[in-house]
Amino acid sequence: MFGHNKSMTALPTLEPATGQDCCDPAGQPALGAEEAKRKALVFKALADPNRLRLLSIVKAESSGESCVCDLTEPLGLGQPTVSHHLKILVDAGLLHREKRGTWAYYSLVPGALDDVAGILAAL
Amino acid sequence: MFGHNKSMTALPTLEPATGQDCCDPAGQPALGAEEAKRKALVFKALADPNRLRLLSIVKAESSGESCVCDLTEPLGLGQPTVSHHLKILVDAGLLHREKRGTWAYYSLVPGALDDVAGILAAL
DNA sequence: TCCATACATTGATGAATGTCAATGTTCGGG
DNA sequence: CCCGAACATTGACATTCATCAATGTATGGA
Repeated sequence: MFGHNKSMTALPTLEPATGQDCCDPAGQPALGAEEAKRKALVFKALADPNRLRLLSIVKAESSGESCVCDLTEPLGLGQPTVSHHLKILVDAGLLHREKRGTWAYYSLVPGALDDVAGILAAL
Repeated sequence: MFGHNKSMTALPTLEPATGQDCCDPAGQPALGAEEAKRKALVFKALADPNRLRLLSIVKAESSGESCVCDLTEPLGLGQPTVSHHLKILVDAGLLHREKRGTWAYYSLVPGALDDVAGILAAL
């Protein structure tokens, strides 16, 4: 089906980042390289036990949000490590960060996990 | 070094571990450590662009299955690398491998991606 | 103004991961 | 019985990652 696909050159760091980058809109001829790399970022964020637990804890909180000080103890990790994991989850679009006073409150981005499920369904 | 759990022997058999680690029966008290590690294995398998493309190609194939020789070219990877990725996807329970003659045919495990979506919904 | 709190950032280090070249294994054909 | 094709496995290497200790930053109170 695929005629030729050889020269996977180096990184074209210039990326439009607006709209799709690879697939012709006809059918779904499998993921393109750039598209796959982008979608893999979300799964990379989910591919760590402690980050899964962070999402789970934040989701289970009745207030819908948690601060870092409430997250270090249940994970048994240091505060810098928890901040690092939280940043990865925020960058992946899964968590939202809001600073109030000296505290930073993290909450689930509404629909973000559903979007990930949508990626799986549209593979 | 902290007390890190070393007894990692099981593949992602999506089965409620009989250990004491999981959930206390109160309600939704967040993921336990062992449970999170097990679920993270599936996302680790998905956390690579080339593996996402492999799943996508296999799924898009009209016959429902692909052999390795048809997968190396569209990815621009060597045959050992593709075999390595396929093994990870099989071990994660996402792909099924069937050997016929000298060829190895890979196909999506029915419902496997839906199960991953279920993990997300049940976080 | 000064200090303690809550969190982020940096630097370092050991472990895990992705890739390829080389080699091993299994199968079918002559 | 040997040879080539298809695939898996091994070993090596560079990159990425998870973690912690130390330090930086901002906020609020005394």
